[in-house]
Amino acid sequence: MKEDGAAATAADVARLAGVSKWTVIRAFKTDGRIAEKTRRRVLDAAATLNYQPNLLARSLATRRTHQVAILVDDFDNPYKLPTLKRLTAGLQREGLLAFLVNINDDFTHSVALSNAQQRRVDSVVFFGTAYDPTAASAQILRSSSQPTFVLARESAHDTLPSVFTDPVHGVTELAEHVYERGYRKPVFVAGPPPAATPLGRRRQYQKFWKARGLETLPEIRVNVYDYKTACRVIGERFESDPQIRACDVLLCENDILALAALDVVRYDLGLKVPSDVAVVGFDGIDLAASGSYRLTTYRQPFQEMVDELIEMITERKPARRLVLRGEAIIRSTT
Amino acid sequence: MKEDGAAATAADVARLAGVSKWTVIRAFKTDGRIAEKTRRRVLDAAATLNYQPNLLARSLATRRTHQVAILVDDFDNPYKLPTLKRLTAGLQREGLLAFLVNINDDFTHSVALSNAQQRRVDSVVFFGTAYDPTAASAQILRSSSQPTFVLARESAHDTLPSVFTDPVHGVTELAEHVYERGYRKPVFVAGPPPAATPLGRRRQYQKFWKARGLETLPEIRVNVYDYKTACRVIGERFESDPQIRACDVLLCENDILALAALDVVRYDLGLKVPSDVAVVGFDGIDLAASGSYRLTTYRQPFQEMVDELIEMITERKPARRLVLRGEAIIRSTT
DNA sequence: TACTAATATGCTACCGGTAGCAAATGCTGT
DNA sequence: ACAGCATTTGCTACCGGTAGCATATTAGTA
Repeated sequence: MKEDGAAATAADVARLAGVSKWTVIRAFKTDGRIAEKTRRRVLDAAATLNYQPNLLARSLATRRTHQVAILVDDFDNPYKLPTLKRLTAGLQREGLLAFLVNINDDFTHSVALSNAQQRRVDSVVFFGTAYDPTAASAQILRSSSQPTFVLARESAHDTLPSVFTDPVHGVTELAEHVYERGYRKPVFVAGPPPAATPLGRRRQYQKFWKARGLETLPEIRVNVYDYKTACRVIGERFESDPQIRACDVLLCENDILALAALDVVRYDLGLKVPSDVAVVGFDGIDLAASGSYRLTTYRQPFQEMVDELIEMITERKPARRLVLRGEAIIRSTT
Repeated sequence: MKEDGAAATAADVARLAGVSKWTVIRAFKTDGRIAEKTRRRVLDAAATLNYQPNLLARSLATRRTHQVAILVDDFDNPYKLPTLKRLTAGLQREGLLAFLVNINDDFTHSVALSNAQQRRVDSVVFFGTAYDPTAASAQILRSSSQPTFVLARESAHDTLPSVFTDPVHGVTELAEHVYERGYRKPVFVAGPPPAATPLGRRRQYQKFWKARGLETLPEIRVNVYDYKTACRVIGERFESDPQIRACDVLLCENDILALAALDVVRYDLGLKVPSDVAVVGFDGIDLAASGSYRLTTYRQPFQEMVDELIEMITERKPARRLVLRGEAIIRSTT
C-alpha cells in the first residue's frame, strides 16, 4: 500500500488481496471468468486502496482511447452550445469522451489534427469549421489513421463523411416565401468567407435571384459570426452604400447575423420590419423565436444531425455523406 | 516500414534511419544532446514514415497527460460558449487539451470525476456546475489526486480553489440602482435550486430588501436556465399569482432569465418596460446589449476569470479562492 | 478413489514511450 | 600514438495495463 500520492495499481491491489495482478484485472471485467469469492476480496482491496484502472495503459495496449476530438473554429454562433450538449451527452452514453479543440491562428487545423493523432483519439469531428481541404492539412488528413467526420457543413472531399442540412431545400423555401410576399430588392448578409467551397446558402440565393432576373445579388460581408461586429458592419454598409439602403429584404446567412441586422434596421435606422425591410435568417436558434425578434428562419435539425453522426462514429451505421432537411419557420419579420 | 495501418513507432523510424529508438526520441526533443547530422537523418526517416509520437505512452511514463477535464452541467446559458472559447484557447496555448464533460443524470459528477481520474487528467474544472459537496462525490473529490478548481461559482469547500464574481458587490450595485429609481415591489426570478450552498445572488437580494422592510422577497422559480421554459413559467406565474402581477421590478438571477422575462412582460402581457415593470439581469451576455433588449445587468468578468484560472492550473499562481468584481451596466430596462 | 472436464489463476510477451546510467566514439593536446 | 575529456549513442528497467496460453484448482462422474 503506497501512500506517496501515486495512484494505486492493479499490482498494489493484488498484493493486498493476495492474488496476482491479472486476477485483479479480471475482477474488473464484466465477463471475467473469476470465482465470486475472489472477486469480492479483490473489490474490497481495490476500494480500500481507492484503485482506479489506468486508462492510458489500457489504451496503449488496446489501441482504443474512447476519445473523440471535436474541432470548432467559431464559438460565436449560439447554436453550437446546445449542439455540443447533445453531442457530448450522446458520445458519453457510448463511453466516448470529447476533446473540445479550439481552432484558431495559434492552433490551426494542421496542429489540431496532428495533436489528435498523437493522442490517438478514436475519431475526429470537424464541427462546422472552415476547413480548407486544399491546405497542407489535407495531407495530414489523408495520412490520418483515425476516422474523420464533418458536422453541420458540407464536406469538400467525397471521401470525407459529413452530416449537414440541405442548403438547396432551405434556401429555396425561404427565397420562394420572400418572393411570394413581393420582395424584389434582396441583399445577402454573409459571414466569413468560406475557405474552399463557396458556401451553399450564398450560391443558392444567387441562383434563385438570377433565375428571376437579378444578375448579381448585392452583399454585406461580415468577417466574423459575431453579433457586435455584425451590427457595426451592417450599420456602416447602410450608411455608405445607397444600393444597400434601397433593399427591401435582408437574406442572412444565419440567425445571429439576422438578429444583428434586425436590431440595426429597427433601432439604429428606425425602419419598420417587415414593411420597410424584411429579414430572414437561417439555423433556427432559440432566440429567433423570442418575442423580441420573431424571426423568419429555417430550422436546421441539429439534434438529428448529431444523432446520425454518433451512429456513424460508433459504426452502427456506415460513414457517408448524409444530407438532412429542416423546415422553414415563417414568423413576423417577413 | 509497416504498411498495415498501424502508426509508425520510434522503433520503425530507428530501423529506417539505422539508429536505436532512443536516438529517434532524442531527435524529437528540443534539448536532446544529439549530433545534428543524425537528427536530420532521423527527422527525414520520421517524415517518410509519417511518424507521430504516441502521447499515451509518453503520458504513461511521465505521469502527465496535458489534459484537463471541464465539467459542465448547464449548456443553456449562452455565456458558456465565449467562456469555453477563451478557456480552450488559453489551455491550448499552455499545451493543454480540454475534455468537455457533460454532467447530467446519466453521467453524474461522481462518474465524471472517476472517469477523469482513470484518464489521469492533470486537472479538473467545475465550470459553473451545481456541484453538491455533501454527496458521495465529495468523497471521490477528496481522494482525487488531481488538482480541482471551480470556475464561475463559489466553491463550497474552503480547500477547493475557485474563481468567481463577488455576488455581494453585483447585487448591491443593481439593487441600489433599482431602489434609487423608486422601485419598491420586487420579485426575484430564480433558476434551478442550488445543490448545496444557497446561491449568493438570491441571498443578497433577500438581505437587501429585508433591510428595507420587505420580510420575504417573492420569487418565481424556473427549474432550468432555458429561455423557452423560463418564458412559460414566468407567464404562468403572472397569470395565476396576483402578488407577482403587482410587482414593479423583476430581479433575475441571470441574463437569460431576464431576456425571457422581458419578452413575456412586453409581448405576452403587453406591459411597458421600464414604466410598468423594470427588469434586471446578471452576467452581461452579448445579447443583453442588443437593440431589442437593452437590458440593465451586471457584467461578470468572464475573460479575466478564465485567465486567472489558467494561471492557477499552470501553477504560475497559487491555487486559491479568488473573488473578482464586475460592473453594473445600466440600460433601458430600469 | 481415480480420472476427466470445467473453472480459476498465473504467466510471458507486448503496447510505445521515459529516465538515467553505461559504453562508444570523436576531438584535443602533448 | 595515446591519455583525457566531452559528446554521442545504446542500454536496462520501468510506466500499468492487455492478450492469450499454461498451469493449478475444483467439481463431477464412473
